[in-house]
Amino acid sequence: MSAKIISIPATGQPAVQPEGAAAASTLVAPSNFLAQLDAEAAAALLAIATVHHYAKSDFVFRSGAPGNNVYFLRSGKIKIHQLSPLGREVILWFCFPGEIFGLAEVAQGGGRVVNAQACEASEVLVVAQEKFRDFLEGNPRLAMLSMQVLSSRLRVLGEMFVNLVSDDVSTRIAKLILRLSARYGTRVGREVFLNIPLTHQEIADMVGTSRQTVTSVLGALKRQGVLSIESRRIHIESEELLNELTQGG
Amino acid sequence: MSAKIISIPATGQPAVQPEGAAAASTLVAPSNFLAQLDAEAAAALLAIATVHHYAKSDFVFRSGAPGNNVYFLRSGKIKIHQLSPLGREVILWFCFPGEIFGLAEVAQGGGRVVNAQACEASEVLVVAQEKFRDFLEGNPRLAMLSMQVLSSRLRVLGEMFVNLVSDDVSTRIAKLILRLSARYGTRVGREVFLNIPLTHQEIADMVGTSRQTVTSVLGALKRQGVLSIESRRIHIESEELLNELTQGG
DNA sequence: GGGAGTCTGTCAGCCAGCCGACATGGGGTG
DNA sequence: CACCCCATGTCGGCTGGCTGACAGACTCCC
Repeated sequence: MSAKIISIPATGQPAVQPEGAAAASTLVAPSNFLAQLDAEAAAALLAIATVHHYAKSDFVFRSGAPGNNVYFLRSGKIKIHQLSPLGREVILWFCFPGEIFGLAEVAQGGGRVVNAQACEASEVLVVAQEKFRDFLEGNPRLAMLSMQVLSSRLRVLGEMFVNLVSDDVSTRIAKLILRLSARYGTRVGREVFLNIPLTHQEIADMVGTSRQTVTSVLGALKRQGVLSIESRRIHIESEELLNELTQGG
Repeated sequence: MSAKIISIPATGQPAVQPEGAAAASTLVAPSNFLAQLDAEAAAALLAIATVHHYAKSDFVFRSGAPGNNVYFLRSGKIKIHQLSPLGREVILWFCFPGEIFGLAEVAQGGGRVVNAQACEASEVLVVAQEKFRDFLEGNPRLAMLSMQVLSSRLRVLGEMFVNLVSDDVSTRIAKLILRLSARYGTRVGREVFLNIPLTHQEIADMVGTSRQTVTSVLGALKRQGVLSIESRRIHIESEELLNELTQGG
């Protein structure tokens, strides 16, 4: 867009991003389910789980399947997506190690509505619905944790929805990158490395746009020195600039 | 939990809508929280609640507020919405009698991100966060129910998101009407009455369009004999036709 | 019952972003 | 090492739907 080059604070790093920072702290917390378990609970969970391995692009479950299990990702990366009637793949979120997935449909009944597909070789704990339910009844604290997970996801999805309605494509892409980096990025000084290989098509599918538009928006961001991309991994060079693009519209 | 009101008509209605019907049955189930309580639990809940009344367009809570309470709607209608940076109001859902709201932010901590505003005079049960938490710990079955509510909402929101990404405006509007009528409509023969007054602006805010576009799409639907509108209440005359518009594009 | 404010309906102009098409790059595999 | 396939980059034409503007209709409240 018409490049908004607003002033960047000269002083070191005066915490310019109240919103981003707040979002990060609240959103990161409950995402890692496994990490919140004490040794005893972890052992109990392991006792009722079986371990499965999936190769790249295997499906853990598909839309329409009955949905009798809850899953915990030990390693790898799982893509949760839905296929629109027109064949468009819409990515709702990525699941990273420690996170639980497949929870919503189990709690709610009625079969899967989304697909869970491994993006790379992944190791998964599988727990039968009823066993998980019993497990939670014996661990009210973990029931609360599960609710937190669901709530957190609800919040993120709500945010995505609002973005989609009210922002133009470049803003949506900027916000997506910020959201991902808040949750999964590695901060090195003032820069952030996002160690998740993403194709333009995948970004388009998360943000609701076409592949070509993503290409051109990312091109513009590179030219402005906001970020660079190496072997599909985004490297944010100026989070401040990116943040500004998010706001100014 | 599926033994609901599924058994619709007597004869006519050759179950043309496998998808729609399935969606309805799964989505309606857990929405009415209060109705799922037995007498004892209801009494226990009442004991820890206080009753508040809100006039039309009062806010029950606003985005940014701390979020220390959970709410149950006894009568009236509450609009849950979020204000986009550009001042656009995005409606996430409407809360109807019996439903719980304000749950996600409490479970998750970190303050409200949405606004809850009364659409008409409403009576609300207010329960403090900690009390509700204790209540759930003593009632694991209700903790499960809360998870179901969250899951259901997650599912609906995901569906809305996918629609938004992949459908054009008229399809989105058609789906919105079907979704609302599956949940809140009254079926009379082959027709459905949706007893919720909605302005074009509100529909636009739910579906992510402009008011004018809603006007023209609804106009087209009326002309096609799909529906009629009387004092802001939608009356579906041919659900089949509406369903078709949903699919073909 | 009347006035004010809100909601509906309609139209013209404009533009962001979609689509199709094609050229290039690059990395994994036989 | 060469091939092939998938991903990236770029372009021009086309259009759905947004914007703004205004005229009637409704409804709610005083």
